Amino acid sequence: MVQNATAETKKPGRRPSFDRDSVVAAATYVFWEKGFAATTLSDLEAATGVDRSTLYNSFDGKTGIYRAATTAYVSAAEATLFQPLYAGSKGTENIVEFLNQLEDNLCSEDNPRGCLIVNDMASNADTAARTSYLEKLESGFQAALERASATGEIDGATVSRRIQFLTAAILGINLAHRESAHTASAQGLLSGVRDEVRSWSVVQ
Amino acid sequence: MVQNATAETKKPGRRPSFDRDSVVAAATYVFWEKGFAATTLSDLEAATGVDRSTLYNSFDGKTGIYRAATTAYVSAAEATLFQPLYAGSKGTENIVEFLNQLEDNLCSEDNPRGCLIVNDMASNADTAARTSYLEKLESGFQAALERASATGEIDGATVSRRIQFLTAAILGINLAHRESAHTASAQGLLSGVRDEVRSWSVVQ
DNA sequence: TGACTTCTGCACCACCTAGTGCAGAAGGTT
DNA sequence: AACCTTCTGCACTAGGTGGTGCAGAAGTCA
Repeated sequence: MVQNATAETKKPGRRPSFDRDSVVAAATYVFWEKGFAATTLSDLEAATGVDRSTLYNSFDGKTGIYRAATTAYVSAAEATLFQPLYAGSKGTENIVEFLNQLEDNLCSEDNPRGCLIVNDMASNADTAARTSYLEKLESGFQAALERASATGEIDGATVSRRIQFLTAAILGINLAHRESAHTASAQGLLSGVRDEVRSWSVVQ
Repeated sequence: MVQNATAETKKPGRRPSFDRDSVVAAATYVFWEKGFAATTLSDLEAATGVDRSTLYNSFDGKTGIYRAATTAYVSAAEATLFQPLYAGSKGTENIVEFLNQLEDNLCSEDNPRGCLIVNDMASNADTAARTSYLEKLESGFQAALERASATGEIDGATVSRRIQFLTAAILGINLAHRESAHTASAQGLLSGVRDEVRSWSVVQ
């Protein structure tokens, strides 16, 4: 028998004393707040309650934990934040919905400033996560705008340039929200973008 | 006589052996490329050819050099990049001009990725420079868009939201350009924004 | 029970960091 | 010249960094 029941096989040896998901979640928060470079192994120990040695064995050093954090983060964003763009049936309305959700996220209590991925874009920690995030964002806007174009809500010739515009703006908004002194500024930027998107709809 | 001729007074003691401006320029480049946190005193020594001790006496440690770099950078941007926005006489045309200049800057040889200020926005190195940069950017767009509104080129009701949209987009473009794998992406975003701005003009 | 495997947590390391102390070089002033 | 001031460059430090080694705890399996 080559393969056993995958999830049921009990490995010998001592059981891990921590829940992997909660450790990743705790680590995510630290990275989110401080950035990859400024986060130390001691920070991660303190946040997760797990020894650096264990951390090192379970993941692959600091970068391994970071990778685990970003991949979980991106798939979570895909499942919730980007949802209206992909799974919605409307055009600009879904984009506005997305923007509203982004605002909720940014201003929520348990959310450090900005977006984990965007925050670390200026550094060089995890290129893979960033590109996949960018791609998902762009193609989400593309989907929504093409729906809008198909129903005649907007001019089809504007689709491609508006994908670019929206993508750039979202990055900028997340970045601006990092700026702790300007909490209001992200909201200002967001409402400006929202109004602009609404104005794109030729049918009122 | 309380005050001597300010610039002419020769101080006693040994003359500094370095040119302050070139040292700041060299340091700027390093910060630009590596970010504040990742830049070490040894990096700065190597780039400037000046000993850490001298560096420390002349500026105020690593943060002092960084401050010198960012302030010089911002005033340079004001004098050149932002010029069309402030000193121009047209509306959307000046914005397009600004965007063209930004593209030239971003793609120039002697320019590390992105914008020094935007690159470090996600970290917490020099808040003052960032806010002043943001303000200058916003009020520049305001000036240009109000000119456009005054001449009837665009609807005055769109001015404020478009200031926000443009500001967010510029931040995002700079950030995206940091992404070395996506050199083309910044250009794509830029051309999308440019097309959108052009479309704002109701007089063709 | 005992053999075997995995996980834990302490102590530790080599390295790198920003920042200093100080002796002497290099200039001005009289 | 002698005296004073400023700048330089070496050597150094105290502290923090990511990462390891290892003895023993905590499990499975027969």
